[in-house]
Amino acid sequence: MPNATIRDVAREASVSVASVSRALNGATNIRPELRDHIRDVANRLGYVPHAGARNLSLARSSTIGVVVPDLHGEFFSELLRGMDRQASELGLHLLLMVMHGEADRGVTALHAMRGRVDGLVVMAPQITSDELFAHLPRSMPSILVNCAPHAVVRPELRVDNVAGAVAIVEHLAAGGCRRIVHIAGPEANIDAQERLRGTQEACARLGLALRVLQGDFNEDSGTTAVATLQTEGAAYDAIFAANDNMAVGALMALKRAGIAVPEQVAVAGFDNIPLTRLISPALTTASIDIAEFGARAVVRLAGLIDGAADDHLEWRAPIVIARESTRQPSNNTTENPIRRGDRE
Amino acid sequence: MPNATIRDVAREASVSVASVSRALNGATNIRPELRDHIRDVANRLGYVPHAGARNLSLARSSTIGVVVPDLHGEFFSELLRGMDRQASELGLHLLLMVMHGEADRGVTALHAMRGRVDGLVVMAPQITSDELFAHLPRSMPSILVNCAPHAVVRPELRVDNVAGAVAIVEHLAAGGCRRIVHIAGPEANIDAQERLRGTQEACARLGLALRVLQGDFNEDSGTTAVATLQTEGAAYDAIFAANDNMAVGALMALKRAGIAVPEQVAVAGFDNIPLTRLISPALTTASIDIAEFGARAVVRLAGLIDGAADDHLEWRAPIVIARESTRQPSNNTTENPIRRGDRE
DNA sequence: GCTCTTGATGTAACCGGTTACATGAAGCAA
DNA sequence: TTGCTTCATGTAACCGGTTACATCAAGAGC
Repeated sequence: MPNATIRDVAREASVSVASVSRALNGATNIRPELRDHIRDVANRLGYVPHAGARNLSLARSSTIGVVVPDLHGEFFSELLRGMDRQASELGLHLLLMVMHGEADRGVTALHAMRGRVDGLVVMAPQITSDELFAHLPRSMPSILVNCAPHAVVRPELRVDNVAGAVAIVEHLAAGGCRRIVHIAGPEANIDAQERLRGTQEACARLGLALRVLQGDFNEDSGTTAVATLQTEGAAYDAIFAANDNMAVGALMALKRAGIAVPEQVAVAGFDNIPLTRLISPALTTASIDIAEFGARAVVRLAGLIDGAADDHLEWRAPIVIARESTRQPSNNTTENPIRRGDRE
Repeated sequence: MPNATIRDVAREASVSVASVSRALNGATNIRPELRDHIRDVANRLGYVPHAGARNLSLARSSTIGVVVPDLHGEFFSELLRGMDRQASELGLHLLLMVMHGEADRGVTALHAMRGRVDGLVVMAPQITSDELFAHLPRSMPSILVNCAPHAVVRPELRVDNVAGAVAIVEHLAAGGCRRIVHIAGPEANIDAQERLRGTQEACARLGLALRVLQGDFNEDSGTTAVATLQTEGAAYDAIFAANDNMAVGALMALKRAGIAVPEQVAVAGFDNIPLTRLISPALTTASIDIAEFGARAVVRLAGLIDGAADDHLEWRAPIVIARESTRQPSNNTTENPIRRGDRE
């Protein structure tokens, strides 16, 4: 037996569909006793409105699409968590869409969102903005999160990786480090590029020696980097890995090599994955509040859907989360997050 | 300017809406040149079909709802990852819904899924099955994942904690352990109860001495348990904690007490949290393939949606992931996952 | 030439809601 | 009583697709 429709309820209650709709949606222009009667009938029939039909006639789905490149790891679960919390507060649902590498298939999949969601949070660092814009329906409100850089001004949210890297280097320098090794992330990755750039800028400005080793964001490349340094007999007093995974790999390798952290070599990562708190020594890292970041994206998107004028690029600067793996400076730098304003 | 509709395309191409629909959906009963012409016009107008309208007339949304109690931690991101992979393979979208503690609000939120999704994967260990069934529309295909136990037979998927605990105990026994200490999880927790039961069964069957200490799934309770054993001067050669957190606590406490792991005492946990690989000695643990678990739920749900008869409870038995914290038996038990058939 | 079949195309109903507008009854003033 | 307003309720159009069925032209068979 299929689900009851509004017409079934109307017939059963001997009223029109309009009255049923009014009764169930709390309209005021209906006689209270009729309203109650209709509600009783609806309950008795186990009537549950068909959201799809409702969305069609209201031209509003109360759903927002979340486009992410991946779901691996805690970053995305935190991001989703923040988005979900905010969305449910605003009465919105979340339609999840993972856009894997293949740009063509993924980009056309954006089309499938039309008529399914009211707007999109798009996190697509792996495709060029041209491809992205070409396939984002212009009438679809959307906010870009950590996407590839582009010329057009659009509603956008971005982690300020440069500022984060600068903050980490400053923290290392404040702890007395002078010869920094940076384990970079994949060359094609925007985040990795920006973190490298921030490191370079800060080292240059502070007069620190900098050595860059190539990594790939995986734990192994941190281990490999330390092995390289060991065989070379290189002199350094700090390792700043472009993400926590690599930092953990480096940390483990240093431990095995009998090098004291942070006494001989300080280690810092980036992202603040939960693991960083648990290992010993606990890892110093930099991070934004990921859940808040996600929530913010949802808030701005909700504004866009409601027609708000919002066309600006907003940066979130990470703060340094100082832990055991680095020497603490006398003045604690963790307290005042550096917030950059909009750049340009 | 709003998006073009199928009627706009029809007018512009001087054909009927039926022809447009046929052209764009690859029907065969249309003249190829007309089909191409319509496609050209559609492209020129930037026509993207309205999925909501399509769903309404097809009575099918190609979307499945995923109900989870939380999004914290790696378990859920892995689960989602597996579901997403499978769903996108089957051409399905994922609508995410987090059902927080408050049963009433969450349970009625299930109603909002009607007409929005074709079926549900429900993971709701925190609410009783009565509440759950009362609010699951009967016509809504759904598969329960690790839900509270209940009498009715339903499509269901469950981690076989009993089998996992048995496997761990067998692994410990194979490594020569004879006096097992089990640190149990919270008494009210289903998983904890089942793991305890498996431990008891296996120890009885294998003739091993078993001592059970109460824990609470937190790291501290592992530490406390070891402290208790120390002050008692108890004799034991293995600790099996009902989850990894407690195992890690126990491991650290043993280390501090100067007890060699695994030589004097073997340690095993449950869940395979990422940390277990990274600590030293790496922790032996038991776990299912979470992503595969999620994917399986989606496959079965897709079957249900297509009308397949599927009313059975399926168990996934964890496999032992043998690492440094236990003595390895001569024949490796990690290779053959023990798969239990349906119980009862 | 006429009928029958075949296949492309158009018309309009339908999916299940919402809501502008029509209707009609009740209340009130003159 | 008549006319006007107010307000609850009903009717039917609409959202944007799909598709059963009607229609019609072309080709086949006689």
